[in-house]
Amino acid sequence: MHYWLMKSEPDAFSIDDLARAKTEPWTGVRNYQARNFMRDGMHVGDGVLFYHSSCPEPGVVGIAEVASDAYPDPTQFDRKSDYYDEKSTPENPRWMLVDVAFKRKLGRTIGLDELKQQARLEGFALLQRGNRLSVLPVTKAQWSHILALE
DNA sequence: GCCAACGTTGGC
DNA sequence: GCCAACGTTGGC
Repeated sequence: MHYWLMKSEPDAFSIDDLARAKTEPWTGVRNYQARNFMRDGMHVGDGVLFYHSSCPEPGVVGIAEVASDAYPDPTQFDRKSDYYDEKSTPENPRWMLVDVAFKRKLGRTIGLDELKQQARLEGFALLQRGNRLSVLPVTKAQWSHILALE
């Protein structure tokens, strides 16, 4: 069992959207490190902190769960998609994704500013300088500490 | 809208 | 293989 944080812009796909969808393929990740976490690190049942980014109140807003093993992101083959990648082929797909299932919405947003104030979250990948990864690992200790703030 | 950070691209 | 240019992310 491992833990992760996945970012989404709420204008594009929010925790409420996930609550309605119940399960969603996490399309559009086009960063190799993030892809590798999904492809090599994630397993069904892993915990996911759902994070809202690029919005008035960035922070952790809910809990989700990895719901599939990694498989090729279909949008990379779709010429009409913003995520189309002409260099990727079905025989040798470049981009992978997992399905993410809704677990619950937090009672409140645990804001980025609040996370930054937590001495025990020193070293947390989300808080590292210049970090832009949209999928990143969370330790069990970090997971417990963050959720205890709720 | 600004800008720092940083990944990717492409010329050489 | 270097590195400048460029594009994107994401907080503010």
